[in-house]
Amino acid sequence: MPEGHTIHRLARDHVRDLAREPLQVSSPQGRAVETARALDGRSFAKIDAYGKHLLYRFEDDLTLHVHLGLFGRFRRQHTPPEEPKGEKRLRMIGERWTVDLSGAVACTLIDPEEEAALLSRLGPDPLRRDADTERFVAALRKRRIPIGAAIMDQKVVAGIGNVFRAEALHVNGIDPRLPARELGDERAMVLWGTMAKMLADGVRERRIVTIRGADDKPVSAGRATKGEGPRARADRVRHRTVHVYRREHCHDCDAPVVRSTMASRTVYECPVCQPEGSAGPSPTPSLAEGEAAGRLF
DNA sequence: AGGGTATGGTAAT
DNA sequence: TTACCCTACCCTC
Repeated sequence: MPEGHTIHRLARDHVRDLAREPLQVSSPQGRAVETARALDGRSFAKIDAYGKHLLYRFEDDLTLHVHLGLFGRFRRQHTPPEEPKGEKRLRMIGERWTVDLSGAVACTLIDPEEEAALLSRLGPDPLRRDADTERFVAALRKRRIPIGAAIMDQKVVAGIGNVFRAEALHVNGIDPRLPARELGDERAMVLWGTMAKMLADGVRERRIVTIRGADDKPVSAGRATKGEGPRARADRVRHRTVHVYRREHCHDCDAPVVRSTMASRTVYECPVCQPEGSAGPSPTPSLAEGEAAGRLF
């Protein structure tokens, strides 16, 4: 589930549902007992989201750091909650809502020093007002690694994951293997604007939707087509809101989507929309101004 | 029942 | 680059 949009959405939801009220905090599986004990009975006033990291600001200057990793997940239910099922690392019971955390990579208290170290490892987050776009452009300028690897690096831009990588590069016609430094500042600004808009849309929609007017209510899509295997059908049904990610064919031109591996993650690209060595078409002057990110949403 | 896969990241090699 | 972390889900047998 989690790329940056999921994290920022969780921050908003948890503030709405749990902030400013005493919480019963526990660790049903006993894997975060100390953390739970320290927080039990306290309340948090706000949550800061940076890239894929959540920082819950509890009373007495206690900060809870949560990182979902690949498997982490929050579930919500009405208070009083049912007995925990499956792995539940942390449970926060509020007056109206109860939230359970499972599978997270990080769920610990961090002190200011650790927080500073964490934030120093993160680049600008397009979902934050204080994001420094120039840092992103400057980071690309000096990297020879493929652009597809660069935007997955949280120090270059915080919050992008495998889906947004595929979609943001595709819509801009960029070959994932193009060296980052060869993209150029103007195209880098446009790419930033794309990522910012996709992430913001993701927060609003609560899911990744990169196709204008996309509506993934299955109509005839749920029925298997003759000669179509179950995997292909599942991909089509579940992933029709994106252009190339985990699709068999490009949404725009229907060419077969090519899969490859970069840093042990699958890269999805359309060889027609994103020709080898392509940095995309020339940016239009208005977009190249660099104000695109602020205007698009 | 068991295998494959997943929107992530770190540490070891 | 590879191993690992070790949850949930979907599929096949």
